[in-house]
Amino acid sequence: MRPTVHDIAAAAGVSLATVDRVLNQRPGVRHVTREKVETAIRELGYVRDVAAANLAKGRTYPLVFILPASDNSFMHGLNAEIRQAVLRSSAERTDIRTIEVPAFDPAALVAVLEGLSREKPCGIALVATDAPEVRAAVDRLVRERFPIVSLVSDLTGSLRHHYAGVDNIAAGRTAARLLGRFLGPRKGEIAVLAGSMLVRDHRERLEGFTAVMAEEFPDLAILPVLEGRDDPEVAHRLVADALGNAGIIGVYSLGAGNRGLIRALKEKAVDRVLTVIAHELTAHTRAALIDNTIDAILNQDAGHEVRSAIRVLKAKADGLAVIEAQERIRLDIFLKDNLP
Amino acid sequence: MRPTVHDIAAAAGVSLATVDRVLNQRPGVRHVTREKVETAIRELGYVRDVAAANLAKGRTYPLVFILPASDNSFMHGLNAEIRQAVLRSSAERTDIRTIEVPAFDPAALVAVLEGLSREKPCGIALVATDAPEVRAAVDRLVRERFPIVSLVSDLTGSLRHHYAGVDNIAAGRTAARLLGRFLGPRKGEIAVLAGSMLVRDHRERLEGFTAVMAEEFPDLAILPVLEGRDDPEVAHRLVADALGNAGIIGVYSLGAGNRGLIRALKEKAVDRVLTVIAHELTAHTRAALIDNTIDAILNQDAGHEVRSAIRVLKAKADGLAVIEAQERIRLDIFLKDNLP
DNA sequence: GATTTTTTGATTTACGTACATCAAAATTGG
DNA sequence: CCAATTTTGATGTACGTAAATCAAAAAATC
Repeated sequence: MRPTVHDIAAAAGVSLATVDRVLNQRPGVRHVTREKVETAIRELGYVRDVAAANLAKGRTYPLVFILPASDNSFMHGLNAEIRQAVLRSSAERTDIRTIEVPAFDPAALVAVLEGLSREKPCGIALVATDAPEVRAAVDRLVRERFPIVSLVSDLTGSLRHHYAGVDNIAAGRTAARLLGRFLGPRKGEIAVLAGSMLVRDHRERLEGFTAVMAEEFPDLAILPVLEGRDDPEVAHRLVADALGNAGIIGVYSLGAGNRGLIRALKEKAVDRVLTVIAHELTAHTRAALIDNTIDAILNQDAGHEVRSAIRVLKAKADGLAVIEAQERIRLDIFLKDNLP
Repeated sequence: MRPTVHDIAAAAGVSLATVDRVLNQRPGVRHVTREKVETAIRELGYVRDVAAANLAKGRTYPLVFILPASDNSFMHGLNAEIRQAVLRSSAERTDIRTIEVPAFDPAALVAVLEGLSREKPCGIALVATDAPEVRAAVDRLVRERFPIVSLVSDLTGSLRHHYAGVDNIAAGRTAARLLGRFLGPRKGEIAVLAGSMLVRDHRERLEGFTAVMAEEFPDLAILPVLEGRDDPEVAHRLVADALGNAGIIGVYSLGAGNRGLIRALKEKAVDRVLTVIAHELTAHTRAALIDNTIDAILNQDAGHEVRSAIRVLKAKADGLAVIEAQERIRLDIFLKDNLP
């Protein structure tokens, strides 16, 4: 049986009230007494029963999710997963609020973050726009002891406690190797479609992609990046234009807005043998994978990211450890054979 | 605020004791009264606070894991993950016991299963050997209301509540497509190394593999399956022998015992361009992936499988729903770029 | 040594549920 | 209609922790 507060009280030779004062860092305990209690806690290996404590406190976990107001399938999916989490709120004692901020707008994000220090949520998850002022705002909140996790796109160099998202450099590298291996001995040019080079996840994917291409597939030349702003219409126009180049034998779409890419491919490349790798499994990319318009899809599971972010924030709020392996968000690789 | 037992008592116009009798299916409640209470429960949307209930009951979840006594890295890994789970027992209120049974031995497995109905665990996870008598034993336990999940290898057609493992047909199909695409236009023969055709997961992988090969890569011929019994020594001998055949351009290792495969490849195929796909990420396969002996690894995350099995068994024991998407075990595809 | 201040103990209530007991009410059987 | 039985209510204790109150003891101050 695991030890209870009574056991530590007995072991430390103090009363229950004193143990409580130590555990909940209430004042009025002499230093030596506090030490005695802490020793007993360590020696008995006491860990507070979080369920019982939450019951007694009537505790809930007010969490805030900050998302960019982007109109693409991935963000819609992420939103849907958060709504699912809201449905589980009562069982999980969470109280989740989402805030939408304009995409690619550091100032707006900072403004929202500033506002949060008054509201006192017990945890914050944000899809970070990568900018110094955002980093500074996040660091400030961390210093005010708010648990913070970055979601989908990381904020390297900041003090955020955790990143719930995939390793985007690895994703880009993986895309490059898949494309290179699928193309085999063929020589030619590769078109790259991104959302924006202003967001870290896209930059990192490109970085990984170009690195492996340069190291291992010198016969494949990467064309200048097309920035589709994660918008299907823009993507369509850019890709349709680019496909005028007959030397293109492969495409890597590392952002969102794949509806436009797929349409362009179906219009302009029916007669050509193109190898295409795209990110994010959506209804559109799934259909394209099945009909062979796309050869592989790299995906991050938004549901896992949301659930992981919640678990981590709750654990941090309680000062508990997380199961690292469980919280690692994996890069999913889908061929038409292993679709869920 | 979510409703409590007091709220249903008030709403149904009965006492707390009666609500309790209904909730815990104790006798001594007239049919009409029971209906009143159940209506109130439904209308208020009451759900029992599992944390509080467990606290009151002092409940623990005695779980049994039944594993084959196989000496390969995957099973060692699975065991290690179960030990990790045991370390978390006190926090998760579980009480986990593992039982090892001889591998590929339906009778031994059945004997253990029979013994369990006396022991009354609140959940059973087993790596199933695929045989009618095992199915029958499992079905009997399910009828006795034991929650049961199959682990790693499924028991199709049985009444088990859940399967915590990958879709092995999809895994085989994926391996075939990867191999086919990596080989490109080359023609030649493919060696397949399996553990045993007596276990369902291996049969299914082979089935998926041959299906896609036949449909889509007619230039690649599959050689007769080598059965290595998941034993590195046997695998080494079989593969070394097979590589005498100069027509082999690809290898698919769908079972365990990859140490032997890798050794054979390093000895016999240094001068050849072989494309190799193997299952299960272990220290050995990881090293082989990095040094280009293996081209891709298909993996199931043993940690996820164990944690998922535990979550599902607990949920079933409490009669609660599981988050389906969370419990789906995904097929991991590792290239050297996205290793964890 | 008396007084103030700080520290500690003892005790109670609460959280939401489980479970047991005993008495009271309602229903059933004869 | 009375007795036997079943059903229901009222109440208390427990689980492990939080949080509050008030009294008692110890330490610090003068």
